[in-house]
Amino acid sequence: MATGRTHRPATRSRGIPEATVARLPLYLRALTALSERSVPTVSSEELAAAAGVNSAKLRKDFSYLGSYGTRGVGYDVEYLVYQISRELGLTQDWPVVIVGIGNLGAALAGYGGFASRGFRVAALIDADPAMTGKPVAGIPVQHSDDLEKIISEDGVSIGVIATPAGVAQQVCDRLVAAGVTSILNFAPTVLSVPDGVDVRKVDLSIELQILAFHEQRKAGEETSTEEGPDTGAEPEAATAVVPPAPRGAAGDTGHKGPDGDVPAVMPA
Amino acid sequence: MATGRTHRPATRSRGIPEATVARLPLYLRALTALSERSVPTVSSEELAAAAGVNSAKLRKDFSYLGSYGTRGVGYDVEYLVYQISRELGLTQDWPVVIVGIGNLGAALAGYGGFASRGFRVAALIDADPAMTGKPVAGIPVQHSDDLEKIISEDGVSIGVIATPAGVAQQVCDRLVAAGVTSILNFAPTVLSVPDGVDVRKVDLSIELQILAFHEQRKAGEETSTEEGPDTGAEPEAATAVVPPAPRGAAGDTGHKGPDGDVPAVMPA
DNA sequence: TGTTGTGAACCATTTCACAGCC
DNA sequence: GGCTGTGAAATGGTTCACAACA
Repeated sequence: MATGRTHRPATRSRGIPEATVARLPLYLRALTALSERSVPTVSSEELAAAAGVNSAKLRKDFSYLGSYGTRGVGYDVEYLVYQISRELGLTQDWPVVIVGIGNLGAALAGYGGFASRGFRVAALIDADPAMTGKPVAGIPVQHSDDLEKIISEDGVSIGVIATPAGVAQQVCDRLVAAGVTSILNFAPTVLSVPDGVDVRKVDLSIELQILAFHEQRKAGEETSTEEGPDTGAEPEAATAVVPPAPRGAAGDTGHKGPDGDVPAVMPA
Repeated sequence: MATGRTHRPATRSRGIPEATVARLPLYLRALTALSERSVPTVSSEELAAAAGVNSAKLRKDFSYLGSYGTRGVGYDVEYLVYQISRELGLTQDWPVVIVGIGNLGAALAGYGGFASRGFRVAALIDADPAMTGKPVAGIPVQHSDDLEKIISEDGVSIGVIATPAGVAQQVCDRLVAAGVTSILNFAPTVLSVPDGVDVRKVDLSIELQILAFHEQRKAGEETSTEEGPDTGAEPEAATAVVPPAPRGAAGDTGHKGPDGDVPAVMPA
């Protein structure tokens, strides 16, 4: 084992587990709701219910942040909101750019949940000249020629890609070259980025496929292995057989964007 | 909690791990791309690279499905496409309804990745009478009064919720009552559903918050605990102190939908 | 008394490393 | 020789259960 390569050093110093980080926004949302109702304190049990997790997990999660509760009482809502916000880095302003202003990009531009959490849409970028200057969600679309300038001038470090899959990698490369170090990718494609750049991926059709898997299981629940019982099919059969019908060989995948009709962003 | 509750019985019979199920769509996409390029076989190494995972994981994943490869050669692309599609339940038609046709709902309605994988948008539903009959992505919007009828007539078992958070639970209840057993939720709220109903959640702002967390870590990388070193703040300080500035107490959370301006779906 | 914070046990997932087979 | 399939080890995450404490 070459040992040296530690994909990421587990978030330096007092490292918070990835799974915990992923739940902090959930807690934050529940806490903000309590805060608006002027609830002063909350127990791990109540807060866990509101966030949809179990209370032992919540307490363990909070224990990574510090000892912010009071035994016998619970947690101070306002104080926790602040601590979690700070831990997530939401006490500062994060300018983001959205590239690819099709249906999805437009929906993202107008999404209220961004602004309210310290994310500021610094620019909307699209390759279609016809879009340039047109306001979407109150923000004028800029042409992708100016991508580099926009990023460096505004100090943008987070980029959202909502282009068709075919151009997503090129857009990604340009974003990274211009200084972006975190990318939220809606295009159904695997992006490769240099070390030190984070990519998170949201794929709408993957979620549906996972649901379909479970749905199928439910359907076959009573009737046991109702229809496809070729479980232990012999290995030789497997290699020799030609699939009955590859199903939708002329499908999409890899060529269509996340949006059917979104205009493409052309690389420089 | 009366002990007995086994959230879900780990997918009956020869159970495929959840983590594996979540990756099958990834493999499927990569394989479909290869299939379109008429590549006949692929090694675990190549396919893993295309899907963005490591090859040991991929082989382990496939081993849960069966022995579909050939040692010394690799996997037959067409055959694997078929097997994974079947496992995911994509060889059958899944009618879905989308409730809440704001920006996001419209984007989802037009999303190419659904139709190409066996998902058929059976209906678009919105509570705004002004929307009724208006075609979105070629499909006329129907009024939410007819929700129950649409679901039962079309045999819909998968519902997508893209309404504001405030009405998501009510919409969810109606969907479930009408027979939907899988829900993809875009509203930033925790849905409660009876046993036997699956919910998956996509939250756009959560992903950004996770990125912000890592981004913040990067920024403070050189300068050690640059700015917020109150790690071991005394417990008494914690309970006594009032947070310096709760930041955005007048924010959103819980009241705004996933779309800034999406019309609300009113429950019947 | 009621609730947090946390070791310890448990479980799921990933990775290693190599036998088995083409 | 090359690549799959898989036990076994390692890692990471969750849950239990209870001591500490306001």
